[in-house]
Amino acid sequence: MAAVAAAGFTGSRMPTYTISQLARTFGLSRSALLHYDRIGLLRASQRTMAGYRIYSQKDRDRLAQICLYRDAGLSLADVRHLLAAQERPDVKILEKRLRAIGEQILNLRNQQRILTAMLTKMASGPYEPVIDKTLWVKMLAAAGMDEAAMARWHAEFEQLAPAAHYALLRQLGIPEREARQIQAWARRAPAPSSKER
Amino acid sequence: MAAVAAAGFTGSRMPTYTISQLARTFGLSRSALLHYDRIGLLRASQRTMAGYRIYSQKDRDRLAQICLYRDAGLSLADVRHLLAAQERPDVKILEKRLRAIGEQILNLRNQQRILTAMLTKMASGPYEPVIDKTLWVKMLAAAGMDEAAMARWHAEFEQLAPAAHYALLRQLGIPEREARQIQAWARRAPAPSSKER
DNA sequence: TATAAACTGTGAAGTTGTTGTCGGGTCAAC
DNA sequence: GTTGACCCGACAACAACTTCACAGTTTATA
Repeated sequence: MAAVAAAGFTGSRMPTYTISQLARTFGLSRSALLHYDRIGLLRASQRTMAGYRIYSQKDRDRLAQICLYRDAGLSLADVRHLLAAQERPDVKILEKRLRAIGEQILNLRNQQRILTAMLTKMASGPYEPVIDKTLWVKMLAAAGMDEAAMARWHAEFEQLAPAAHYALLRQLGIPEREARQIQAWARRAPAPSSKER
Repeated sequence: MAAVAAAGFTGSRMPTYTISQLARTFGLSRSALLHYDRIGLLRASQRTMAGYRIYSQKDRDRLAQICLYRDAGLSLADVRHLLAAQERPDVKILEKRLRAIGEQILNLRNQQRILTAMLTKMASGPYEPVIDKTLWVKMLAAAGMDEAAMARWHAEFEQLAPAAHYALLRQLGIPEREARQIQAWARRAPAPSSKER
């Protein structure tokens, strides 16, 4: 009774899959599928005599759906609900998730601000210059700040505390001349309206 | 031996705090502080004879630091390291966090896309119009989409599939005339350069 | 002064979505 | 008959808490 599980064929019937095959094709781990089975989200529709799971084409499709919803960041509980009420999938769940994402992004943006403030303070602090220009720019870029965001940041900083801004620029190893240029450019830059988000 | 804990006074000495007082002032739960105590991140420097925790001013300051770092989204392990090496706080940790935030935001944006795609499909699907214009806009707004983002979205959709775009607009209850206007405007709108993020 | 309400303590277990490890069974090939 | 590649179920671990159960302490009220 081996042929069933191994190659995925039962004569000319629909293909079947072992647990690890399915895991690989969806970029999941075997344990994840075991977990889905345990919580009843996705059970293999058959077993071999030895107890090996056999996933059918239908199971595969279901898993595809699950992955789709998971990629949207939905919890397994929500995924279960969505799959349960197939006819008219619950808009409210998706909406709720969308709202949550918005909140999370705002939250992360705030964290970015806190961190850049910390790093700014450290860079212009009494310590040895731990940070130089390239590192600084790389960090902010890695944080997802684009040109515009950096410009806004410079403008905001310049408006709030020009002296500290200058000090920071010098700390980053930028020569006097260039630092003054940046300051001037920041003063002319797009006003950092306080309601921007 | 009650006076110590209760009002937070020992004669004219520094103020002290009970666990719940401290929790309230920092917007944490009592259990969180218990947790911090257990893992040794913040232990009360004294106890009453009955075993009640007494937090000193110093403890309070430490907690303030902890909260600051936590607000930046750092893990308790990282917070511990930062507090341990007080003199020259580790820039690398902050940098790493900043990078992680960037990644997370990108990820969430992707999830937004997936969800809006799903909702779009549902709104223009074979079901009854589950969503109308106001709800739609409210949802996207709640997701943190501003005017610009919505414009980009319309432009992208229009470029990709004008017919489907039109269908969706109609589904949302927008009259023919207005729908065509929106389409025209979307075609003129800022090109959705694929490298935008 | 008695008593109830509000607070405190400890320890254990639960939460979420996995990953990893264990010992042991199964299968195909050589 | 023995490798090596699979599979099984069960359990431990992660983060940062929360919740629970149960017992002792303090404070306010009657």
